[in-house]
Amino acid sequence: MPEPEDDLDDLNDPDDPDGPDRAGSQGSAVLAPRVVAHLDMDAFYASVELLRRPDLRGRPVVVGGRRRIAPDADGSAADPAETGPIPVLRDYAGRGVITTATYEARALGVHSGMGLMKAAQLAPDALLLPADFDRYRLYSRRFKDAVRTLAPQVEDRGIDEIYIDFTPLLATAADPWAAARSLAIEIQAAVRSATGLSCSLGVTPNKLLSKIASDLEKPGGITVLTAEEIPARIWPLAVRKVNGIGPKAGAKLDALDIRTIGELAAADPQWLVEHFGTSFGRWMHEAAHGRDPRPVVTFSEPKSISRETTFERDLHPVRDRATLSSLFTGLCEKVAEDLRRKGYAGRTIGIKLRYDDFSQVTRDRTIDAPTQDARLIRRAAGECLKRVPLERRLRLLGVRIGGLSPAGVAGAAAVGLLDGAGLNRTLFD
DNA sequence: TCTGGGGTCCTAGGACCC
DNA sequence: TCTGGGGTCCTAGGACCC
Repeated sequence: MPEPEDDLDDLNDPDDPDGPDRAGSQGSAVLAPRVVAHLDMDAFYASVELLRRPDLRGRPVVVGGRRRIAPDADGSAADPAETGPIPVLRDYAGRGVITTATYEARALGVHSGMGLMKAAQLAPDALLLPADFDRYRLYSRRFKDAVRTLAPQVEDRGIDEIYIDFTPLLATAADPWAAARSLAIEIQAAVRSATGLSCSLGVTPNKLLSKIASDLEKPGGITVLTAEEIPARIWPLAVRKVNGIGPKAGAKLDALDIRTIGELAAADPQWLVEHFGTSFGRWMHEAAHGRDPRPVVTFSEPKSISRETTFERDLHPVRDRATLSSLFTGLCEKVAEDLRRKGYAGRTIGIKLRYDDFSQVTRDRTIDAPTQDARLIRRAAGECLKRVPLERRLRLLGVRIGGLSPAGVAGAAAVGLLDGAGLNRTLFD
């Protein structure tokens, strides 16, 4: 008996209870298509910074690194705030990556994720601003609120992007795609008016295509795409443009002589399954044909909460034991704070270590009952630490909690304050 | 002087239970 | 003292995303 994989062919409308009706019993009524938008803020962090430093507009600017800036020649620390002189990349010393680069900086070859030291070689005169996440979160709320006033079905995808389900708003439109474009223009104007920032939108039948489309005319673009345009607009693009095909899968496809989404679409699905496994192979085939059934999800519970830190220099488990110990406790306390603030408790406590050679290990342990208590987290994390090799120097230490469940106010009140005292004892020994 | 921090999802083996 | 199989939980690692 053949696999029922043909199910997937008309799956653009899966979990939507309205789907079958729209496709079926409406007689001669014109079907409203599913229309999903992806909105992506343009160079978000850098653009927020430029709001208070408009004098820097037009210059290459990057955001990233730690708040510590190399001292000036006279020994005083450079102050990046408000009106002071802005440090340039060549003066930066230390660990860190670029989180956002303005389009002027990107033109010099630097991009987000690049190490600052490498970026300094490419663009020594680019201006470097430290990240101010509180401020980005504020602007994130503002732009999302502005969108919701026009289109309430919004899925959060991080601080600077969202999906928006346009479908319910287009039910009565004579020309849904024209109406969708108008809505996108309205949303773009509302975001600018609320924040002073520009964004780009992709508007297509599903999330996968919209994510690709929003990137096609950045910055400030609106790209509307129907299924008929997939061969002309999507297939020429590199496979890495598909959200979910990362560095590893991209390299493997390249080795198999598949570079574009069109080449992926033309590949035999069974052959893809043989090379990439059933699940991923089938998914890639569907994705290359522009099919994506995922609904826009307006709320989801968090699954885990974590804190981690990369040290300014690699630390030795024995020689730097005291430093590591207090950092470790501090991470546990922050995780506990985050849990309380967000109203969750968790059962699975884990640690993450990155060694100086960049290799990484994790350990976790599930306890009997969910907790928000820093001391219990610290104890479980300490047990995890005992199961990990501690010969090499460490670069990073992290603490995570999963298996989350909502914790009421009562739960939060039951959590005592930390005295910090008994916490440091059993670490790293 | 390479390579941040916060997440999600998937896979796979073993334990344990029915 | 032989032969399964399904289901769920736990743990470790890895790919990927913003």
